[in-house]
Amino acid sequence: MGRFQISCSDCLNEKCFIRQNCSDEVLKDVDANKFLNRYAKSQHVFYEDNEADSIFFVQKGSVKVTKNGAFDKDQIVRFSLGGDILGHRGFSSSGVYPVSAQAIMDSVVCQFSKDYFFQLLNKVPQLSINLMLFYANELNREEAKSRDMILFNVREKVAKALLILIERFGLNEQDIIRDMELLNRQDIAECVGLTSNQVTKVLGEFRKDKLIETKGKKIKILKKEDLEEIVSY
Amino acid sequence: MGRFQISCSDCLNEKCFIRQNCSDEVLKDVDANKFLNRYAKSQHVFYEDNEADSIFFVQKGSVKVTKNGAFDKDQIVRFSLGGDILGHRGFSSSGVYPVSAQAIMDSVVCQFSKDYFFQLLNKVPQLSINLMLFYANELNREEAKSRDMILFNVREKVAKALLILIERFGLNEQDIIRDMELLNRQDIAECVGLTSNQVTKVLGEFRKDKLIETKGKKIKILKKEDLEEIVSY
DNA sequence: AGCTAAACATGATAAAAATCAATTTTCTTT
DNA sequence: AAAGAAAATTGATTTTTATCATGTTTAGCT
Repeated sequence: MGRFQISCSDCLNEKCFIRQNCSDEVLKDVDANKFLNRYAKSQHVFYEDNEADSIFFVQKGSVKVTKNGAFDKDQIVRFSLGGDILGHRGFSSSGVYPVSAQAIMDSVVCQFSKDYFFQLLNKVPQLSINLMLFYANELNREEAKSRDMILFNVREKVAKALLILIERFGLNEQDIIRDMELLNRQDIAECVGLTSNQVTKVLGEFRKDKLIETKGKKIKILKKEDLEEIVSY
Repeated sequence: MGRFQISCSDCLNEKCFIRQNCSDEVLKDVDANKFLNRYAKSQHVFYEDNEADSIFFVQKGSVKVTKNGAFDKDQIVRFSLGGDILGHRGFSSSGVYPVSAQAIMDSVVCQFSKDYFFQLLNKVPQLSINLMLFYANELNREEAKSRDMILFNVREKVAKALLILIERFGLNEQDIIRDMELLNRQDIAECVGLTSNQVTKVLGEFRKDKLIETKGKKIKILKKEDLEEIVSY
């Protein structure tokens, strides 16, 4: 999909990292150096192992970040939504993206070349510091995930996956996980390193225990507290 | 153990993050604001869930960074050796250390208050940027670990643990993992989320397959390549 | 609406991992 | 060097997880 432009001052994304840290003057410079891309559902923003030459900021939509595993065991690292940074894992010494990013709905994404972004970091020290703090949080989140993957059994992992989806996408007024039509059993499985088969089985248990109801791929959450209880330790 | 002082200009630690990014002039200011602590074997540098008010740099020795799991399932997050940053996970929004740090041999550690360290970051923009890049690498390392914990079976996890120890502590001239006397089966297990029992069993297999020899807690590596083969995918 | 393909569900079986108990070896202390 | 304590080893058993085959439902398409 093609490129178009919206200046930062007209941007509706309140959570944008750049806007929060840069003066109006700097934002004008940013405007001159950013690209605003549209991605249709299922299009890729970047691919794992390709040269990491850009950093992105999601303005609207939803992007699935995945990491190749062995065979068919891919992993979903996270879902990036409006306001989220994307591609920041590419700032490692390897120089390549360690993950792929794929739009799961029509999305709008700001793009900066790495070169320009480093100029910006040098120009706005507070941006570096806040980005560093952002990474610190990401690191903690990821270490908590490592711990969960070690400690949790299959049932606990599925409960965790549902809670991740709720946290990211929220519930609609019928307690149905929003945007669930974009996510199937395989996706749920890939959030927590399981197979779709295992997810189906545990969801069957949850259904029997009246924690959820399912209709096709739609999942209605009846007792979120019980899911939280399952993953608490 | 008590405090003493060595000025940065006399410090033998070539890999020090501060020294690499600061001018001699700034280092004088650093000298006036740092504390140099000694920790005896088994003493703690900080504890999980305590207020994170400092950041540390290991000058000499070896510090085990651990995270509480449920029951007796603690995890070893990493070993920090000379030149390594320590306590940087405390820069998250929670405000507490998400891990504990315990010296596994007599160690010397530089300490900075968070307040001063942020002054330093504002004074030396390049330090923020490089610290950010350091975090990016850490994040990738941790995501790779999440993946491994999901993909690996017990045998693969033990091979991975041995390779982690070799990578960190090296081999001596007899191919024995250096400083192994500090690490028992439980420690190996905690590197990769297993029990000491499981580690013992797999080490038994490795012994039978002539990949290693063991004598007490000492492990002699006979075929490192085969261990690497086991964890490759 | 009806057809087709994909996704989901369920049960059976095989494999792997977790748990427990008993024994041997190693380490520590005297 | 001997005794006691701690750690490591080994084997047996139970539980959990992975895999496969089959049937059903759902979603997309003409």
